[in-house]
Amino acid sequence: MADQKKTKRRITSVDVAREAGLSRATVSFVLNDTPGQSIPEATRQRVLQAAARLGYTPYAPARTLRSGRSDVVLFVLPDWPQGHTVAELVDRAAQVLAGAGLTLVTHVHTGQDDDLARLWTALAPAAVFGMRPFTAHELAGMRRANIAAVLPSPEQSGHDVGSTLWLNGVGRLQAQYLIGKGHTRLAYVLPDDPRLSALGQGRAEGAAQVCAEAGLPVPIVSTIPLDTAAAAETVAGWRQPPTAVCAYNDEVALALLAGMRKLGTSLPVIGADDIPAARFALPPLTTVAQDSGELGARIAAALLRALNGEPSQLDVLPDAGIRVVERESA
Amino acid sequence: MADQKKTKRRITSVDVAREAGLSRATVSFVLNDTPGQSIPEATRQRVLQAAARLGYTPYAPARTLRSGRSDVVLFVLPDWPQGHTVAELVDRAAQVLAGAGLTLVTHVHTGQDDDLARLWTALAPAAVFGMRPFTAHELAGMRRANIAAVLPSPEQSGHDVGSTLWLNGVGRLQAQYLIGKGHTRLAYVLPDDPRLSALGQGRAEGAAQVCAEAGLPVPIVSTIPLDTAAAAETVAGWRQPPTAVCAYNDEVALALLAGMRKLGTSLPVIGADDIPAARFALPPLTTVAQDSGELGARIAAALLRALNGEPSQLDVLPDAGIRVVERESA
DNA sequence: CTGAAAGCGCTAACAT
DNA sequence: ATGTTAGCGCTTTCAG
Repeated sequence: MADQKKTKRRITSVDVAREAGLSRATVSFVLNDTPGQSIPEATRQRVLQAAARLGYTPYAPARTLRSGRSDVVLFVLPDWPQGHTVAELVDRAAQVLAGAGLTLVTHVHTGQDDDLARLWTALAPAAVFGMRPFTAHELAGMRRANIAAVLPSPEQSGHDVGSTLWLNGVGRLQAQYLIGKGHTRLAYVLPDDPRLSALGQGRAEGAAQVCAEAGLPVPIVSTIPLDTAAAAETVAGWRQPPTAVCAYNDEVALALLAGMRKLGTSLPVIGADDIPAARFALPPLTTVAQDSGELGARIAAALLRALNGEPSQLDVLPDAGIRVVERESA
Repeated sequence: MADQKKTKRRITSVDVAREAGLSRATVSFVLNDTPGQSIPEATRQRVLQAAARLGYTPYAPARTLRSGRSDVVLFVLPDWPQGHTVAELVDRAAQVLAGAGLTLVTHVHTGQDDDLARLWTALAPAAVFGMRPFTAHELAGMRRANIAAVLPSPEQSGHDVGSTLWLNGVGRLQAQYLIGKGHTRLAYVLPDDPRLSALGQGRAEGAAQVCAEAGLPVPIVSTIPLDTAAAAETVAGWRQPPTAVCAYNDEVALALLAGMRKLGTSLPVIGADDIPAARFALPPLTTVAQDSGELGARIAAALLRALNGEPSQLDVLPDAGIRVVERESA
C-alpha cells in the first residue's frame, strides 16, 4: 500500500489548513491572532474547530526557529537546600510569566561542572534568571547563545539576588527586633554548609549594619555544624556571652536551642524562614518570615521588563514582605 | 554601508564552515560525530577550532526541528512541600540523564489550571516524568504533542510513583521498627494538608499491612493540623491510647512531640524524612530516612529505557535505600 | 481578506 | 572524504 505510513506523523498546521479548506497563512493568523489582520468570524471558527477536531498542537521548535523567539524562561536554582520559600517564589514567578505567554522551568544547579551551558543550548530560553551572579564565562556563553535577557544582569554583578534582596533585609530585621527588646550584645550564628556561606555573610552583615547604626558593637559571628554537641560547644565557648543571638535560619536556631538545652543555659534566639518545625521547638522559635511569593512576582516582572529591552535593574525593596513572627524564644 | 547589520546575528554552522573552509555537512558531521563517517583528524581539528574561535553554539530549535528529537526531559514536580528529598532525587536523575545527552528541567505543578499543556508545547520535551499518574486528558495531550516517553506510563495508572515507591515502604518500615520494639497497638498520624492525603494514605496502608501480617490490630489513623494545641487534643482524645505512633513525616512527628509535651504525656514516635530539625527535637526524633538519590537514578534509567522503546515499568523495589535512623523518641 | 512562497538553522540522504 | 541539497513546521511579507 502506497499511503501506509511507517511512523505516526505529527499533525501540522497544513493538516489544519486542509481540514478547514484554507491556507496555512490564514490558519497561522487566527491561531496566533496576529494583529492587523481582519479575519471574518466565520473563518476563525472554521480554523479553530478544525484544529480542535484534529487535536492540533503547534510545534515549538519550528515556531521558535522561525520567529527567533522562544517562550521558555529558565530559572537556575542554587544548590542550597530548597525550602518552602523557594517553591513559593518560583511558583508565583511562573504565574506572572505565564500571564505574558512565557513558560518557566527550573533547574537546580549543583555546580558540579559547567552543565549550565548544556542547559541553555538545549533549551534556547528567551531569558535566564539565576539566584546568584553569573560568572563572566557563563555570561559569555549566554551571549553567544543569544539569550535575550539575563538576570541578575551583568552590570549589577557582585550583588547576587540573595545578598541584595534577602540576606541583608533578614539580618537587619533580626537585629532590629532584638535591639528593640533591649539587647545590646548580639551574636550571629552561621551554618557550616559552604554553599550557604555567601548568603550567611549577607545576613550577618545586615545585622552588623543595624548594630553599627545603633551605636552597638558588631555581633560576634560563629559558624556551627548542624549538630547539638557542636552548638553547645560554641555557646559554651563564647568568652563574653551575647545577650541574644541571631541564627542564619531556623535550622541553625534549632541547633542552638538544642545545644543550650544540653548546656542548661538559655539565651534569646531568633531564626529565619519560619519552617514548620520552628513552632514546635522548645521554646517555640521566634523567627523572620518572608513573603517569597511577592519576591517571585517582582523577579518575574523585572524579567519581563528586561525582555522588552527596558533596562531592568531588578531593584529591590530589600525588606519586601519580611516580618518577624514572634514566639517565645526571643 | 551595505554590510552594516541592524541586529546582532546568530553564529551558525555556515559561519563555522566558511571559517574552516569546509562545507556545512562536514561541520555537522564532526560536531555531532556522526557514526559511519570517517573524517580525518586534521579536518576534525580544523572544524573544532573554527567553532571555538567563533564561539559557535548549535541552535537547539533548529536541531530539534530537523532531527525530530529534542533532548530535554521534563520532570513535573508535585505541589507538596519540596524537601531536601526531592532536590536530591532530581539532582541524581539529572546526572544520569546528562550522561545520555539529555537535559532535565523541572516544573512544579500547582494544579491550578491545565498549564501543563503549555509546558509540553513550549518545551517539546523528549520525555516527561511525573510523580503522580497523569490524567487521561493530560496523556492525550502529550500523545498529540508526540512526546516519546511518559512515566508513570499509562498502563500502570492507578499507581503513582509515590504510592508505589515510597509511601508503602516508609509506612511498612516504621511499623516494623515499632513492632520490633515490642509495641502492639500503633497509631498513624497524617497531616492536614490535602495535597498530602494520597501519600498519607499510602504510608498508613503500608503500616496497616505490616500490622496485619503480624497479627496485630490495624493502627488508628488520625489527621492533625500542624499545630501544637491540635496535636495535644488528638493525643488526649485517643480512647485507648496506642503504645507508639508513626507520623507521616517529621513535621507531623514534631507536632506530636510538642503536643505531648504540652500534655505532659509521652509516647514513642517515629517520623519520616529525617529533616535537619528532627535531631534537635526533644526528644531527638527517630525517623525513617531514604536515599532519594538512588531513586532518582532509577527513575532516570527507566526513562532512558522508555526512550529506547523498551517497555519500562519503572518497577520498583519499594524499599530501595530506606532505613531507620534511631534516635531517642522511639 | 486569503494564498503562495521564502526562509529560520540544522541534519542526513545522496552525489561526487 | 567532502559537498549539494531537500526539507523539518512555522511565520510573515507580498501579491492577488
